[in-house]
Amino acid sequence: MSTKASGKDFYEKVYGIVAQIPLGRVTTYGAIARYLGVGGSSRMVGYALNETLKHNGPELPCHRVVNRLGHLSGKAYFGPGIMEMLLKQEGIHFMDEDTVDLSKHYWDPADEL
DNA sequence: CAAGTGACTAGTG
DNA sequence: CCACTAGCCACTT
Repeated sequence: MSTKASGKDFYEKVYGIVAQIPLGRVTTYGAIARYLGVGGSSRMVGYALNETLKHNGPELPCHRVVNRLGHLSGKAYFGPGIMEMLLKQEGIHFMDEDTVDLSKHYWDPADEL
């Protein structure tokens, strides 16, 4: 058993959680970071998603990850209107053009366990 | 190796 | 919710 986690391991954990987000649900960067034990590293979560998005493409449902206000922070990285389209197809309710209703669709990684 | 950057968050006003 | 400040950590230059 390794006593310390390498930086690359952090990315793998993020992928594992994002891949388990139920359809029609969304979560936040902070929730993922906190679940990994690094609440302050919420920035690294978005960084990891950008890497997998460029490397593996839309293989992971990274469009289900938004910021704490439900705002589509990464919509620009998917393409013009792509992120909103994907979420709407999954039944996500939008409060604004770029904002989802977290009170209805918020999901926490710890909720699965 | 220091400084800059970023798909964030919490606190304050 | 907006504006600003501080903390956070991996990656780039």
